[in-house]
Amino acid sequence: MHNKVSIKDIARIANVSIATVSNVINGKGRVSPKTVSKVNKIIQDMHFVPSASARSLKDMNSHLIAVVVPFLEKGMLQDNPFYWELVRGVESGARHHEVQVILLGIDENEDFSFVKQRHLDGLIVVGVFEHTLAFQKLLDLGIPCVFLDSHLSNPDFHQIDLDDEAGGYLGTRHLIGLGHKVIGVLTGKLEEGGVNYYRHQGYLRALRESGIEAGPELVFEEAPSIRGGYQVAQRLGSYKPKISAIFAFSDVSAIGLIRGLHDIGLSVPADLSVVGFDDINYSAYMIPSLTTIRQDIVSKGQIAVKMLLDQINGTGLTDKKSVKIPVSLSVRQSSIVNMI
Amino acid sequence: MHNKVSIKDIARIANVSIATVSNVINGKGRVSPKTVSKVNKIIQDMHFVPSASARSLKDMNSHLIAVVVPFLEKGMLQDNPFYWELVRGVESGARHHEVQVILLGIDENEDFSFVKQRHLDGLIVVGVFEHTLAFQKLLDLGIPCVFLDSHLSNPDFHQIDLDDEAGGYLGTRHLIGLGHKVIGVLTGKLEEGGVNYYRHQGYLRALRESGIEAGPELVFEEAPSIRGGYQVAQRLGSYKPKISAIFAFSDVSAIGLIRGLHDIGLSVPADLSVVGFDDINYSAYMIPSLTTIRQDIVSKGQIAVKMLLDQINGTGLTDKKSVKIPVSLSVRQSSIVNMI
DNA sequence: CTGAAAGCGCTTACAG
DNA sequence: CTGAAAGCGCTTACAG
Repeated sequence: MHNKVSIKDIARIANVSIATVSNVINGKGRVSPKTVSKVNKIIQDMHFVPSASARSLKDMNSHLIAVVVPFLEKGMLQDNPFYWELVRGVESGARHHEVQVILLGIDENEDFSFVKQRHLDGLIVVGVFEHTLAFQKLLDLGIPCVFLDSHLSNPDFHQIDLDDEAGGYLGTRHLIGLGHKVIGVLTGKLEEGGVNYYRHQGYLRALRESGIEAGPELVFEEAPSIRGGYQVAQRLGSYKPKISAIFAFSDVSAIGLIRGLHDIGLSVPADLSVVGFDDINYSAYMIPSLTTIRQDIVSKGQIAVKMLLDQINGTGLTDKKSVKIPVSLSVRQSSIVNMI
Repeated sequence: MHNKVSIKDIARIANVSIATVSNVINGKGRVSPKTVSKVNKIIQDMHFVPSASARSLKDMNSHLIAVVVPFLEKGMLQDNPFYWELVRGVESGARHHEVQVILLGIDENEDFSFVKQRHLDGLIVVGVFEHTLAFQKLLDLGIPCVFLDSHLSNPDFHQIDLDDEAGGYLGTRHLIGLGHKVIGVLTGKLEEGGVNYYRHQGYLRALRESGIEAGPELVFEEAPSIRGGYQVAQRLGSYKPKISAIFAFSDVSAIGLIRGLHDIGLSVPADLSVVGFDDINYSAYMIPSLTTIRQDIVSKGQIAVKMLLDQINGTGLTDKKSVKIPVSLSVRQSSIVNMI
């Protein structure tokens, strides 16, 4: 093991006390320039690296944050490139601040004991619901959190959300503008307070404004995955005469849907228009390219880290705690004028 | 802060020594059943969680591993769902062993000081080259590593590789079998010893076997990303009369390529056949679905953790250190008989 | 400007 | 079966 080198060794070799070495390392206290450079030299030569455990034991902080993402399947992170883009943003934001990122999948029964165990400095939590047990446990932790896509009602929580309602509205308006009258919705679980809930609300508002009737038979609730979208296509076969457009609340489900439609002989956009949500990297490149509600996921991750670190370090406290990110519509090839 | 509860508090309340509490927690030493249950009860009631820092300080291990992935762009993890699938596998494997996963992007100048700093137990390293400085530094760390997709020549290293040569061969054979004679290659950097190198070797072998001539003008080296693939399509416009098929060494580049071809009026597979590599989740669902060399990325991640933990814990040492995963061909719609 | 000492929370021989 | 004590590597008042 190389880790044998400790502050003691440095002190001994430099002929100073460990307190002095510590001061040099942290640039604290008053140390003569001579001593500083002597100690620094030895630190270099010995490849000394201070132990995070020892520091953490004193400071009770760890320079470690976690990205918490709920499991979809049992014990397995969700199969959605969305998360990778998010995590990429978090990692890139964190590394500028010498903070490392732990990745953590949780289910409803998670007790978060590792958070205390590891003295995590903070958490970036994606998509939790306010009324859940997991959320309560999270709060009980009493550590800095930034909630993403969670639409918490309490304004005291730091959170970043998309304007999901507007997104739902925009996508639906777009389809209505193209002459579509019977517009289906492909959504993940429609729990009140979740992103899908708000997207659906926006959808309803757009319909209402145009005097188009909504109906439960137009709502397809399914796992927000490629496979989920694919499966819905089968069910859609029978609706075909009625529905001329589908608004999918995630790009991955749109991808599965389009392929599923293709496999039952329906082509997008000729037979059915499809709008997605997220604008993951791939959406612009598929054939047909996907009309979708755009969000910059990578920078969302970066903003989240910044917000979390501000909170941890007590900087930037004047900023407001809740950020609502605007959405926009990227019109591409998967949606066209209603031919029916 | 809740973390105030320490082994001392438990000891005081239970009227035992901290040593006994420690023994109860770790199931070590001989403690009377009565004491055990008394202490355990208090631990429960107080929501006591042992401090990882303190433990780590003694044990010099951390129950923390890192997945190390090289940056493509500056300071930014690669934009490839491949990594997400891999990380999903690692996370799911690790959580069964109460190990947490740090995500870490590196570039050539990384000094890995955080590895010693945090006393990481081990590393899963994706795609490094033997002759690089980063690799040397990694070895100097002297901690357990499992190398993925790195094709290290030294058999003493634990590593998991695909049979990339066979993959390159298989995909090319497939195209040759379809009557293609001029087969281009879309690859990431062709560095000796890298995955692309071996895939290319396999490609060359297949050509050789069939007496087809290879040529540098058929090799397109480009960043292995959607965008990279897209850009190559432009350049390909002029080659059009000659090349009838392209073998892309990653699915993401194949995706970009297919779209790029589409945008210059060439359709896959009618005008050009395309084969990918990886079989990321999306490939089966795109239109046309992508013929590709299949690997199970998620389970690759799981195998990697298992191998790493075996190494860390000194278990399963009889197993061989180097695993070569076989590949297979998934024939789908993007490749058809040569019409030219 | 520098050092001795206490203490963070835990584990591990070692006594008893 | 249980406890007192040392020590892991560091930081932080506090003396000097």
